[in-house]
Amino acid sequence: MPVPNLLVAAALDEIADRLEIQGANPFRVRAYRNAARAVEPLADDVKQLAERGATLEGRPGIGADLAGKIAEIATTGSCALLRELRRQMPASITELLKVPGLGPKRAKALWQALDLRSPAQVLRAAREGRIRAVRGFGEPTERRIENALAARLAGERRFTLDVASEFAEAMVRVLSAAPGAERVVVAGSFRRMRESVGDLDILVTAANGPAVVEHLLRTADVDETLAHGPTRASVRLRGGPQVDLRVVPRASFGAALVYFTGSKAHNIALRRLAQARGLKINEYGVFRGERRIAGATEASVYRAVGLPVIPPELREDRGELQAAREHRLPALVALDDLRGDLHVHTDAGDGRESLAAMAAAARERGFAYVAIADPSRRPSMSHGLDAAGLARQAAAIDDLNATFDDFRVLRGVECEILDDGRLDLSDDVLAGLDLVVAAVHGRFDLDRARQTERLLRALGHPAVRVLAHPTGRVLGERVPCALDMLQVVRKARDCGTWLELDAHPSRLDLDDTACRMCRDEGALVAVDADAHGARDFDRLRFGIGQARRGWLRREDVVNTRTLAQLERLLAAPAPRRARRAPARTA
DNA sequence: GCCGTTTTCGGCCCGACTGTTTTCAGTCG
Repeated sequence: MPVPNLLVAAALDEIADRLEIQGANPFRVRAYRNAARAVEPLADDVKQLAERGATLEGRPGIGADLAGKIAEIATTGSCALLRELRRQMPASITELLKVPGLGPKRAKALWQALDLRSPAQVLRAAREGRIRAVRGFGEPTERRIENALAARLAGERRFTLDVASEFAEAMVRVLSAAPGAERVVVAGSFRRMRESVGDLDILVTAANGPAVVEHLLRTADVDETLAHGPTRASVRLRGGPQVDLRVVPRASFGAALVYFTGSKAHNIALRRLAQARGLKINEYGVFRGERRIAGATEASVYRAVGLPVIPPELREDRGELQAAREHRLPALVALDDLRGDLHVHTDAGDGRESLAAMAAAARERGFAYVAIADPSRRPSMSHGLDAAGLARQAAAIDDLNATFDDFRVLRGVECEILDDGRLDLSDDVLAGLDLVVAAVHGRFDLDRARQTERLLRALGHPAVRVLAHPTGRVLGERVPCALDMLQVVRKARDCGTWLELDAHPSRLDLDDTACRMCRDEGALVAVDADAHGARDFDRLRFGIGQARRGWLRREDVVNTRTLAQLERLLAAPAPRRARRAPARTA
């Protein structure tokens, strides 16, 4: 995603925050938020569009006014309205909105009554007992704000999908044992397979809601109860995420699952669609007047508004409702579609297990091939392979392949891309391999132009087939490098090089937006485990989750090909390795 | 601020929980 688009979206969100504090028409506020969400995922750089004189006017939710403001922000970094709003209220006041329990009204009250302008100031005031004196606040509220802030300033936690799934599975076990619990499903962003989750939303069907809520509150893993009522509860798990529980009767399961899976934006769009048909959707069902006409299953809810079920990974209000209406929802790639993995490590490099063990693990999974891609020997990589090491490994692979008739190990390498885009192995060494994976492991700090140039050059190398984890991001640790992803994707397509979606739950790189861009531009994606041990293949489900969020179909993912198809692709001249025709989804 | 198979004006998704209030606003998901 081009960085300027993110900056424009941030400015629009800031306008919305400040208008909200000001007490502006809530629908006007929403218009700015919707515009921010519309700008974020655009493949095209809004700044470049503006400089070409192109406008976003006419896109959903963007009229003449917003299109003009977006262009102004994209080219100048700000706009007159934002400058005026900043003049009217403190710079850091929008920070207060991030404090749980503080919305626009209370943030404004604290600012005007006590001149509090930052979370740190609010925390100090709460500890001094000054907040309870403000009209609209009381001692319990003050305590809640203090606790929330103390936790937040200590470091806000999001959880990668592997960690989240451990907590999720534990909670499903706990809640399944609750009295009267029938179905227990993890919904929310976890079900949508977002790259990280901040909390777990769990739906339970049961006739007796309070009994299930009580059961959760008594669970040993619960560290703190944030809220609870007869049908819902919010708790924080010891060392883990917040859990939001919702209990509904069996007949409402489908409607509740839609509601609780979200996203919020998807739900709003869906309810608006229902409204246009004279229907009302809530978590209990679909209603025409007083009469309930659907809600037991998700399918019944979508059917009521004339749509097929939309896969959870697509429910982000990024065009899925329109696609569903026009019967062009993609048939999304599934875990079972994978036929191999193109990025596997062994103990000859930095892996933990032998070549034979990794091949056996892949075969057990039903794979037809793996490509071994241990790192090349760069200065920082003590376990890397040089030309001699690769030759020894190639011989071992040949011997192993001789024992298979239904499986093949490809001779590969994870070759380092140097600062200037050259590779750190010679062309003749690379030419002797079946498949070269190229990757960056350092100098993530290059500016956007140089980083892009570096990757474009590597992509253009005739031996390179896969660009591994293209942005180098590590969730919660390292931001993605500055990159013109659109250029990278187009270059990959033109060279017949495949872009990797590394399924490591801390990487998930490419992300969903980049996957969507690959599909739209006609570049192929390789979903790889980057396995360093046999069990690491389990993480492919997270990679497939991202791929599905990026609207990828089986044909968009190269390692869904059979061994014979893959071998043909590897042997083909560059343009043939690309997908035939780009598929525009937007 | 956007938008139109009810509308160019008057709508804009919906409900649970909390706390402060004295009948409901604010916040959240």
